[in-house]
Amino acid sequence: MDSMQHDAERLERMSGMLKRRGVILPAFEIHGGAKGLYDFGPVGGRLRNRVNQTWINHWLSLGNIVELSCPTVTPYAVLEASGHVGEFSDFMTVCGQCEEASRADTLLEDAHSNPDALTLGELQDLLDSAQPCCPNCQTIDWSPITAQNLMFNTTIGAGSSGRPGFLRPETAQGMFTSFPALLRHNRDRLPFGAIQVGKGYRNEISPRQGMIRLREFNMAELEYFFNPHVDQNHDFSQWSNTKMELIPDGQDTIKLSITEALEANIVRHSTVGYFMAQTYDFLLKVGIDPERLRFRQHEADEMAHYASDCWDAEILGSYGWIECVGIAHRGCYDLEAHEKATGKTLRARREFEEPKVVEIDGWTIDGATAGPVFRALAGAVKKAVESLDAQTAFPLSLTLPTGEEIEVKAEHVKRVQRTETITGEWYIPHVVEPAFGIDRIIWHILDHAYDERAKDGENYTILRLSEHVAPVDYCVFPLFEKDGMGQLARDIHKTLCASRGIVSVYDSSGSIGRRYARADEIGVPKCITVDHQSLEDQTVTVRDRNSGEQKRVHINDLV
RNA sequence: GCGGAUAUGGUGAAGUGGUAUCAUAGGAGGUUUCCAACCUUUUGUCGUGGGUUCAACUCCCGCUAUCCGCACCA
Repeated sequence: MDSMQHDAERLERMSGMLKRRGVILPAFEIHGGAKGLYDFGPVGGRLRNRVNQTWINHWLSLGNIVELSCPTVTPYAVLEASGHVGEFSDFMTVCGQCEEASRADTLLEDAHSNPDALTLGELQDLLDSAQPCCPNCQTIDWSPITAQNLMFNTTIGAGSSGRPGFLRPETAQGMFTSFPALLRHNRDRLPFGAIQVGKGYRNEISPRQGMIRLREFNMAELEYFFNPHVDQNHDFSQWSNTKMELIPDGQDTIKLSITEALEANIVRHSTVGYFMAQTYDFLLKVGIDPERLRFRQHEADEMAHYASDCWDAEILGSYGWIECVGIAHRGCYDLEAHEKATGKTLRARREFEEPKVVEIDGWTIDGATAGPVFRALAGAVKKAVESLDAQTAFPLSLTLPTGEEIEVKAEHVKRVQRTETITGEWYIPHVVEPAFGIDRIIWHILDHAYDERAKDGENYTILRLSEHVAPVDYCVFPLFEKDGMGQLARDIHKTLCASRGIVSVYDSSGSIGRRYARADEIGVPKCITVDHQSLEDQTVTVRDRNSGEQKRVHINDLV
């Protein structure tokens, strides 16, 4: 059997198991289902939560990270400022002959140097004049251009007072717009990070490949704000022996430690490198196989225009190499964009090592005399006078930018001479953003954990989940439900359930082997069995999922 | 969005113009001294809307969803 066939059959069996055991299910199935929307079932919901929590804990442990939660409903203006309204729109036109839909800017690439930047009206004019032929059938018969936005539209508020909005396409913008509160919370000290786990929405034209491209998805993003003028001094020592697989822009795969990659300038920024290494650790923690993990650098033309370096973590699974994390150096792009749109200050203060002493010597107008004389022109005159050299002599004839000729007399101006000490400046922090596609990561966790082995000629399935993310921690079985074994097992189960953060499942039906099999299939790490000996000495057997080995443990030592 | 294929218990499959079979799974009871054993019993299905017909799961049309290409996209 060729391996493609083998993989397809494995994928089919795995999907069946995920459905049957309530891990991943098509959403709204009794109503016929909905494309690009999935449920995490009773087992999957728990798994997703554990992945999220592991992610949150991973970053909180850095010490300067805060978690926040912003709305998914987002006003139009926010996403216009961030560039999403422009970036996430495609201008489509349909061929009247073959009905093939094409992007207008792609059709007009020969007719314009940068059609991507044009507005709908400009594109329409250009399409009418350039008359490109259909790449599919070569005819020229285009429908009017329509804007197709990949964001879900909504209206915030009712009736005529409602204003336009979108469901957010990423969680990041809320963290940028809350920057003033974040800075205050961190008492004006950088660097710091903000994390958010939540839903994002993109109205994909064609969701495909199961959980890989969804219309509503779980994302987890970190925005790390830092001062670009100072060295971040990241400590890379814990990764000195960790070789990561890297694909630099336009080059072949190499294996390097993150320090080596930075020294060779393959990874161009130390903070990007630092988050690549942290991301590597996180992915291994939740059970991604390091042999099926690599980092790929964005090519220059693929990179968003604001990013100076961008790496994707790609994971190999049933659908090939899939981008699951994007780590981008976004510079000051986002904060600056929101500053421009709102006029608010989204900056941090940095103090100079040495205060700068500036001698100011020049002129300004004397409002009491110049005001009445120049009236409406006074503002322009002030500006002109303040740009004059300290040696200027008055009276003086000046031509204003507006063309007026005026005469400035000595009594209209006064000399300004003072010494200012500037101790620092306001700057826009730079941002490195690791953005995680949680659904894609969960898919690959399951894919890497799903293990089928032949047992007595049949497939036996074990989900080898990491203990960090296993949906159920313990299964408790009485060997037989009699002689008090059932009661003791139920007591143990209750105690476990009452323990913080522990999920236990009690199961007494079927043979003991069947129960182990059920537990293995959803990746329960430990099974506890109460047998006859338990009744005498209060010990139980604890079976390890991966090795099948059993240890006798006193029930007081279980947790 | 285009083209092709598909849609039957929870899961995987067979089948027919007269409402359906098998495997597996689930529940209850029994049996069993630890890895899907066995016995009894029970639960549950033709994606959706319309048409043809005395009668449609079966034939026809639309819709939705799934899979594979192309296109699109992070």
